Amino acid sequence: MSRSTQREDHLKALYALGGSREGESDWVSTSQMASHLGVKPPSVTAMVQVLTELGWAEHRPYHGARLTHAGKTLALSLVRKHRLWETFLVDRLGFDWDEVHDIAEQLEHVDSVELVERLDAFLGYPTVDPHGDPIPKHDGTFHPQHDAMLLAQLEPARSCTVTGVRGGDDDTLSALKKRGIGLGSVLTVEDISTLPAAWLEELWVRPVVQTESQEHG
Amino acid sequence: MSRSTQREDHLKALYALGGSREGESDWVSTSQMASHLGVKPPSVTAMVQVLTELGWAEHRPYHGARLTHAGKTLALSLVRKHRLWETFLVDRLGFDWDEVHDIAEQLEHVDSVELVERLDAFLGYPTVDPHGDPIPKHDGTFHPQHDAMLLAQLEPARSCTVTGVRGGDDDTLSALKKRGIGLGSVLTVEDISTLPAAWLEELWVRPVVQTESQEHG
DNA sequence: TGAAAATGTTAGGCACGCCTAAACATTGTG
DNA sequence: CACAATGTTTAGGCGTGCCTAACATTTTCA
Repeated sequence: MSRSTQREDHLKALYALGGSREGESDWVSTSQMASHLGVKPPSVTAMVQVLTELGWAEHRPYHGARLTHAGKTLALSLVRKHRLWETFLVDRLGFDWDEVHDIAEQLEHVDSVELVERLDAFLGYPTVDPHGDPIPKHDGTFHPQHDAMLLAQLEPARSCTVTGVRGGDDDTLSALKKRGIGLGSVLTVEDISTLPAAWLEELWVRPVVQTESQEHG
Repeated sequence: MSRSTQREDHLKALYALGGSREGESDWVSTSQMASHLGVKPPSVTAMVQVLTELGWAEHRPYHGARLTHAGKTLALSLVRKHRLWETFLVDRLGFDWDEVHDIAEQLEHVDSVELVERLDAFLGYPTVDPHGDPIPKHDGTFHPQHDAMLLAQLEPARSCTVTGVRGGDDDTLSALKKRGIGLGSVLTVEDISTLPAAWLEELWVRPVVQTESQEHG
């Protein structure tokens, strides 16, 4: 990997584990990052110190690390690349949504600003990736996501449409695929009652508007 | 870069400098490879020894290295990836042909057989890349290139169509672009007489068939 | 509150790929 | 046929990113 690939991966971990909210990022422990990245804690400590020197993170020993504003901006551009590539792989190359994460992981480290912008245009400036996650724009802002709601928060006895998957790990995704559940799938009340409980906290949904007329229109 | 990116680069250098012909590859000196790759000869010696252990090259100390059959097959798959990505960048993303080499260089190291095959299908199974170079097929064979002829070999007072560029380095390509010369450009006898002499050995061409009727049809 | 448990950091070592300098082969020439 | 010129390999060192083991801090709970 290029010299900076590891830095980028640590930056992304920092973002994924503590930086999703608006404003300041949360403190993330090195062992959390380590298990997320598949390395040991001392390796993370070392890399976090590098990120700190670069001005991308701050580190409070024994307490954790968090992104600076600059770091967050950089992390967002990585997320943007990742999600654009995933969109390309699924929409244009016909991959299933549980096959693309590892490939996008590699593609996102390709270094060319021009490439990302052209890819974005080629894909028609998509606002969400194949998992329903929003794609940050060039300036780091998101297209606002309306009615984001977890299945667990849905009022009982209500059907819904799947709009996204939270964790997005390949195991969950391929399990979903096996049951025929994808983006846009409609889940009836019965469907929902048969789902593994763990998925209630994994699926983003939008309630189906129930009007009699719709059944005939 | 991933652990194997350097190996792949050395393999490609070995192919580029000595392995283009049918059958056995030529012996290539380590210093040739070093200057091609932008590293020093001792680094190449070390890597060549690794390639030898992997069964991809053979090394005769003080004489040079050459690809084994297995090495050549691998090198061809790298060339295939490189040229497919270049085709994607130019044909789909609208890059100019002198901008794509460095990006393709990075993309070609992405590790996924499925990705290459799907990309190939997506592009419509192209047989030549944007520089006119043939794209090896999955099995390592080339689509036969008919009427490959350098401009220098063209009979005098004959117009021709540009079908490819030999070296393909970005400097030459952008100089060609500046003069409005690209794949499919028609060069008249006058055009040819004004070209830098160096280009006579750089441009692949096909003679234009001269019939009176064509001017009116 | 104050030890034990859990968690985080520092120390020291390894693999890889690169470098420079020095030793070594090969080739060409007197 | 020896020796200089050229090219190649070996020796030894550096930076990066990873590891394990030892040490430091924080947290837990008796």
